[in-house]
Amino acid sequence: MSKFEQQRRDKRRQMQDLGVDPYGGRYEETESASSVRARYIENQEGQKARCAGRIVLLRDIGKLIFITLRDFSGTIQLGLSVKLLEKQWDLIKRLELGDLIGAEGQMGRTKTGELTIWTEKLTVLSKALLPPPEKFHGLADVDMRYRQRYVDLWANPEVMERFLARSAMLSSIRSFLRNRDFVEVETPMMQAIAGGAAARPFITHHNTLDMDLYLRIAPELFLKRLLVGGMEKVFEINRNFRNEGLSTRHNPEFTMMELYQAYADYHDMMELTESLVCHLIQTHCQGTILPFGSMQIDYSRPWRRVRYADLLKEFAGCDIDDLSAVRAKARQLAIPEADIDDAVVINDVFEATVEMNLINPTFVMDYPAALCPLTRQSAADPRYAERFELFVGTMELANAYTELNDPDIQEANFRRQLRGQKAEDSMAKMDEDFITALKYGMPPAGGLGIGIDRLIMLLTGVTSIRDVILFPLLKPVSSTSGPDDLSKQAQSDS
RNA sequence: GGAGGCGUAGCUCAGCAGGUAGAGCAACGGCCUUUUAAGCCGUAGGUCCUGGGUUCGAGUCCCAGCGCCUUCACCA
Repeated sequence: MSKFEQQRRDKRRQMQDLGVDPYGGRYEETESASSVRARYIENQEGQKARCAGRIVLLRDIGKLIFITLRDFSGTIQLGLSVKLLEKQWDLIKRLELGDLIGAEGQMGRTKTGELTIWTEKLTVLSKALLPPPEKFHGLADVDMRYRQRYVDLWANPEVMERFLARSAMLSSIRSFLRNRDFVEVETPMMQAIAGGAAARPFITHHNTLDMDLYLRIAPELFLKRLLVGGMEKVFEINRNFRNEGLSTRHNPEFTMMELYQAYADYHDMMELTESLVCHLIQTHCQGTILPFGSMQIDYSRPWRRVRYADLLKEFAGCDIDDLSAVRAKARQLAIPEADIDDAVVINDVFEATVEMNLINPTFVMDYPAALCPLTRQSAADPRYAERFELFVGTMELANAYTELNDPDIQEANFRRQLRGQKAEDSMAKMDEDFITALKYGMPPAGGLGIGIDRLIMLLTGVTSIRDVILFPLLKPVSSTSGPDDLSKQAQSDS
């Protein structure tokens, strides 16, 4: 135990010796700091206030102590004087940074104009045994900020603000969709077949059934079953899990919003996406040009809509139908192309040349059909699929299709994708029951997926996904506290 | 997995041509009834990430490992 903790434990002992419970109890009828500030009427005597929060600054001037109290809403200053608190003074002298307290008294201003609660009664609500981070710089160590987010949140107010913004944005997404008559549902996260996307899944095990299960990589196939079942507008906002590398744009578990709208197509999904994101910006952001890293992203409508093939022409300089030109470009970029499928080579070239240039919101339309096993082919030109991806700030933010609802084509696509691939790496999984569902008839539909974490990054202007996920995945500091040891413990217990 | 960077007091950070380990905040003792990162005087505080090596001597140089960051690879 650190000497700091020991000192604080001593202080707690001293509080208890004074007959004070260092962990308080119910402390209701309080008011938020911001509310106190808002309702204060200048120069009017007799206004009372009662607040609770954490001591984030403490200035002891002898017989007078100023405390800056932080609660969920902001901060408020307490003035503690011997004159008003003589009976509690021994206790008050033992207050420290980080302690949670409640205070009530008359409101007033100090000489310097700071609104202050001249405290008449003080209640200790929780004694902090560990010292807070440095008061001016806050908690700066990136590793500790993620590992001890509970400290980061109150030591760095902008972190709290960002996560509150995330929460508010999520609420807005839900109300936006509810206003368009979408129904929110929850589908399985533990699946026997991890389908609906191309990604390596996490594997887990059910003991009683003695079967392996996958954590889902996408909810797509279940949401489409709901279309078969008669839900015409459904959405789900929940976690997907992908067993892949970590980066500033990838966390192994991430939040995806997927929605499906019967009788619609990918053009409707474009309209919906643009409306939704612009609604969020209007509601939660300042202006329509938002900073993202070194970029300034202009969200003014309408957003650019451009065909995949046209972008390939624009940035790679080759015609999508001129495969020898595309392959030459690939070689020039040191992208492997020998014995690799045409569509894959085209897409590798696309990713290497186009995506980095897509800063302002851009709908990339009409992907090569071979890349899109779950998408309906274009009636006009079956080499292309009615699919778009939305890029913003060079990131893929959304992905949408006109959904494929022909069970025979769907089954053929699955089989083609499965051929020659390891099961866990395949682009598509054979899900017999999903095919069965389609045979009962799925309405034509538009489907859309939006990466919520990335959306929040863009709207809050942070370039690392870890800054919009409360508890991002990190390696454990000590190997003695991982799940391995817990399971060993459990085994030795039984 | 590759490359680069970082890891020093509770926190934020200095320290490098290898030569007794530093500051601010926090803490501890003292003074102070209007402070705003309060101020003043004093005190204490270290596995310099871990383990090896080179050296008379390593926070500093070398090797290995651990963790984090960035980037590349992987990745609809």
